[in-house]
Amino acid sequence: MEKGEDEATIGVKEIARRANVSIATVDRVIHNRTGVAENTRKKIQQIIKDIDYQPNLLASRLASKKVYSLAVLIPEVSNETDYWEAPLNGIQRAESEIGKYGIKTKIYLFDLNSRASFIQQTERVMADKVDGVLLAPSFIEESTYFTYRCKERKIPYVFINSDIPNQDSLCYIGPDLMKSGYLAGHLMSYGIGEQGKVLVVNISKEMDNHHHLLRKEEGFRKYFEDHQRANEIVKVDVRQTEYTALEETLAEVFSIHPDIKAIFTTNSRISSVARFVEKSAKEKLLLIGYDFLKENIEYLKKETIDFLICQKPEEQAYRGMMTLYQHLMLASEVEKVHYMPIDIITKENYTFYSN
Amino acid sequence: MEKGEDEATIGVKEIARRANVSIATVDRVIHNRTGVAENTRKKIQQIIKDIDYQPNLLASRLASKKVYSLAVLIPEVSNETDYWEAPLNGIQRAESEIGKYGIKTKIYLFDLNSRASFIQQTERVMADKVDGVLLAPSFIEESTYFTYRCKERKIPYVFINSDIPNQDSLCYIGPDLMKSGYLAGHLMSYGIGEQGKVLVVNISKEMDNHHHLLRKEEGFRKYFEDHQRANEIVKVDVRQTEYTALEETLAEVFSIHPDIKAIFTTNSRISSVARFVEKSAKEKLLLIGYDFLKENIEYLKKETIDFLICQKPEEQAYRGMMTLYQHLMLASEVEKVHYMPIDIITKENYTFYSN
DNA sequence: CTGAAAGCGCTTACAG
DNA sequence: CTGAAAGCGCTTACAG
Repeated sequence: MEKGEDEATIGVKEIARRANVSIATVDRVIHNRTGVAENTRKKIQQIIKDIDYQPNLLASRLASKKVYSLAVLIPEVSNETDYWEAPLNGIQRAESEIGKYGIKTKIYLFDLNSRASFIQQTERVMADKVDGVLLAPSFIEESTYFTYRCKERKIPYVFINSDIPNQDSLCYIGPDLMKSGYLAGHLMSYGIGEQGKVLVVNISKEMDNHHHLLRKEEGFRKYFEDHQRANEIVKVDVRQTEYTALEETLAEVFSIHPDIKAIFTTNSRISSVARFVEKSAKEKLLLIGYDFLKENIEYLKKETIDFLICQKPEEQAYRGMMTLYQHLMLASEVEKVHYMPIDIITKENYTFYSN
Repeated sequence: MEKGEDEATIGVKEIARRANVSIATVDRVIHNRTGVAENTRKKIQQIIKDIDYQPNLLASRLASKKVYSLAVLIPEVSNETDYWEAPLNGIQRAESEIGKYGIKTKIYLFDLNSRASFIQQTERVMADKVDGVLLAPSFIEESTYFTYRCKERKIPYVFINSDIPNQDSLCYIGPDLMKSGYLAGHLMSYGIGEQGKVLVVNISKEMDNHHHLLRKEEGFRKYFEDHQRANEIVKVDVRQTEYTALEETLAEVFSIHPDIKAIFTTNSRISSVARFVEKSAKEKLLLIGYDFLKENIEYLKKETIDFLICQKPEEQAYRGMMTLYQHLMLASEVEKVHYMPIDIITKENYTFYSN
């Protein structure tokens, strides 16, 4: 209730009047610009404090010629996966909505298979002096270092696709990786008995001990533990990501474990696994993987792939951009973590899916 | 990528120039106001269409004297529960942030125990011609009718606390009631064996067949089904909500079912149940209920209540207001459903909780 | 170190 | 039916 103070919204003009200066001087103080006598500054600061002045951000944005530039640091669409096309679309959608309010976007693409390219792009971002960053922190250490430098410069950054917790990001928008893997485990449990072995496949040239794919694996395993399933879980990290190398690796795994009944592939490369399965498997295997990509859908249609898990990649990026915008422009509060829904795509429902 | 058209943001001025009229006339057309020659109107409309004119909403809001008034339709704080204090705080927080951008808030409180009071307040809202509504649709039919009338008048409305799906609300912000009950079931399963009976208590004067508390009960039961628990579930709807009546009812239930081991109360009235239990129970019962209220916390401290489930009531209301604001002012997109986290409060962690 | 003035892209009386 | 002008609350050169 309590409202009181309805004194006709106090603004720079009123502050100027009270301080006996011009609004230009008030503006200088508000923005901590130089060229104001210490006394004047103090007096104005006191008034600002007294009346608890809150600038009108709409007016501020409208009058300002300042353009905020946002850097987007995500993987490029590769011939291995065009997953990253969707986030790119989301970014463009955001751009077209907020472009006219003084937000410019600059996109920095790196090669998911090359740590070096990531580092290189972070250097470009730093050099370009941007006002906010949207990034997929695919390489944990490098991202940590990069965001550390952003923090120093007070540049806000938003993580999408995978999170690095406690990194002081403005927020994270993307899947709950653990839950997502857990769900995969759950789905898999329906299709296999207590006996069959299951295979977990992580495909990435840059696999390491804290890769985000491992969080999905962890969730997946947790399901089996929580439900005391007896199934043996075989796992393989594939670092040679070309199809022929992958085929060779999988063939070897299957020669050792011919009784594998189901495969969980922790990213969008499930189509390559499906290709192998079609070619080599004697019996129907249960396949679960990620992402609404054309080639994945093809295998889904043919029932080689049973389930695809998808987490609105376009929306992640769109939301990320809008969050940065609102933070910069409206100084509005931001929720630290925004988990995307975990969508399950099957042969029956894929036509209705929207990213 | 494609951007092209960087033609220095076209605005009313440029439209006026092209149409050979003044910007006032352009403004009239943009807002479908009367008093423009049909020819002029057509010409301007064509130009607007051609250049795909998007008004600068910041400028629009700044220049406009128009004040948007938002109605808030929620239960009053009663002597039965002060749960609704928290949402009220959230509303005030929102108000203080957006008040200066031309948003005025008017609060309409109804009595949770009186359908009539709800109807009465909806009539007042309709009479007051507001521009947006935040409401807790406690009475389903009446809310449905009310929102139907809002829809007719193109007044956006946001549900909080409980949802009525497919009602064309701008969005819902609140708990996933089913999941919340399901979680309660899960928590309860830890504390009781396969034998004991469990009691579900719904306390509301206005209990009916589609009351939202029933969705929590449903989720709760579902947990027991999904996990094939043998426990018998006894249930009681308490419509006489004063403590003495409640005590009587519970005493009767316990005389019939002396082997009840645990109680799930589907709303904040758990403290009354706890009071009864302290007074009458011979052995320790497991109690689970809702909401971070002073009296509930007291029983939590004494371990009479084992778990409280809480879903950020202040945040729900704050978010709801901000969503209406952004929708009205920035025409920004809104996600249809925003589920709040399901927070579990125990004796150990309650001091750290924030609504 | 300080101020007067123009301007951001709209809306709103007011006058004709 | 139409337009000139002031103003929303800021920011930004520019002049002194």
